[in-house]
Amino acid sequence: MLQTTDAPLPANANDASTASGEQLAPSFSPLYQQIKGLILNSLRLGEWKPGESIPSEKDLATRFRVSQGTVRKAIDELAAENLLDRRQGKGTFVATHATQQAQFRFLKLVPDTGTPGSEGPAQRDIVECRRARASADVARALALRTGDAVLQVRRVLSFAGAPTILEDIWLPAAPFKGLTAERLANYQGPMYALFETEFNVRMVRAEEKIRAEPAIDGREQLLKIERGTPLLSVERIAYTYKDVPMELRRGYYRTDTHHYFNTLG
Amino acid sequence: MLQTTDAPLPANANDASTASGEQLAPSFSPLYQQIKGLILNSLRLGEWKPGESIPSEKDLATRFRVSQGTVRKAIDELAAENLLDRRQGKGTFVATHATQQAQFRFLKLVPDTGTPGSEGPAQRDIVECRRARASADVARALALRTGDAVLQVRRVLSFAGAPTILEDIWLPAAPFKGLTAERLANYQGPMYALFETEFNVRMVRAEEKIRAEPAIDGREQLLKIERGTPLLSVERIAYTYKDVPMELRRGYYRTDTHHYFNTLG
DNA sequence: CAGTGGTCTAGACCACTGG
DNA sequence: CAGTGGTCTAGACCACTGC
Repeated sequence: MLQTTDAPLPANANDASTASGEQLAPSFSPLYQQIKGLILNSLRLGEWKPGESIPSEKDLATRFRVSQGTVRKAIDELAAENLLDRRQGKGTFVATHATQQAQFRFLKLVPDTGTPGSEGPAQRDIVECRRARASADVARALALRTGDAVLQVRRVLSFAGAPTILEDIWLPAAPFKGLTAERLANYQGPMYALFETEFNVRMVRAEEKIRAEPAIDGREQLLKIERGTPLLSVERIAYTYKDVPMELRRGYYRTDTHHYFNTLG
Repeated sequence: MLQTTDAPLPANANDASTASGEQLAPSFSPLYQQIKGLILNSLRLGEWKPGESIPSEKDLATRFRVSQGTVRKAIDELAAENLLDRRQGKGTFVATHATQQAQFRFLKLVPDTGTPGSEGPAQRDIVECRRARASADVARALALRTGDAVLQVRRVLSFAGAPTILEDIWLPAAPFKGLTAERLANYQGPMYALFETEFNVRMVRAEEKIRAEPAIDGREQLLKIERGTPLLSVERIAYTYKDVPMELRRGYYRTDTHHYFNTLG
């Protein structure tokens, strides 16, 4: 398990190198970036699974034939991107959506009063779960072709008994083969945690486009509000490693008791 | 200008130190955090102004009597928080809202088609600018007391001729003494850049609460849309150094041609 | 060319965790 | 106590900027 041929470049061979491909424009790439890429590959290939610890910095340093400081800088960036999780005295772990503090890492809707998790666990009701064919815009979002097989899920999240979020979710059928309404309904914990354990798909990053739209097309009934009530429309595309899109999600949020919270740095 | 009494602690005196106050709970604070605090103080006190360069890492290292690596780590964090701006070969600069790339650092509304700045400069119309007394909720947001003097500004931003954003802005009167509708109207560039140059107030961080609300109370007329049209309501509190709130802004965004864009890490 | 930030190393020591 | 991540140093060298 140690000492395969992971060594990056022959140490100070940053000139006229044939390298290992995948780069043409960036004429110069620091060592720690190459190490970061190697660690990323191991993550993507599942050498270490979410929740597990990766080798110690010292071990990685000898494996990659660089100093500990260089490994450290690589891990620094991966930790800043929430791909790894450092814990002093214990080790460095592959980040996961299954931990308590990451329960709602991608859900920015919080109650107007109280703290983010103060309403207790959300009630989740699967309204629909079926195979379908990708429309043009769904295909574009998921980097598929129009007509490709997708899974479509519709569910309602309720807080303190009040239906608050309606979500339409589209997933590429291939990586999620075998996903059913039952497995979704029976699973306790975040949906993205199920994706990790059951389908080996880890969501790493997401983008959201937010609009204000009236409740129509039956959404008013599922959320039990008056037709035409303004809703927050949140279109999310979630990505795995290497910026591969793996989910399109259109959420409709009630904002009479909750609000979308964002911090600008 | 060099060698005042900035030296942090007598080097390795992290035990039972009387320190310089302002800390009780964190039993241990690394050197680079103390350096970061010293740099932050100099920024807050205006020793280096927005857009200017700060001393080189080597100079700061000798001034603070630490190694360059320690200064570097302190600056690393300040740069990550967008307080400083490193430029290789040139120096490290105090971040500013007056630069081209930071034009809309706090405005997350982008056109549905085209790139963020593709519509040309926004047309800004000051609708109102007057002195007022802080209501209970305005006072709470700005850490004032109810009835304290505030400045209230209302303006409309138009893109490609179409009114798109209506903003109500509240500022504490004291730090912004002398701000008038004329100065706002005549100033070219972001409002936060004017705050920096004219009032020595630098916005560092902000929080936004987003809701969907119908256009009422005259907002429909200013935005030239039908009454009741869903609008994105964006309530922002902007902070200076030390988390002091300096602005409350309630924005109403049309989202038929634009959307609020957010990335989740 | 000198000056700046950026990278890399080797080694010492500290703080935290768990058995 | 050993093992982990976290801090700090001193020094060498590299990449970029501008004169």
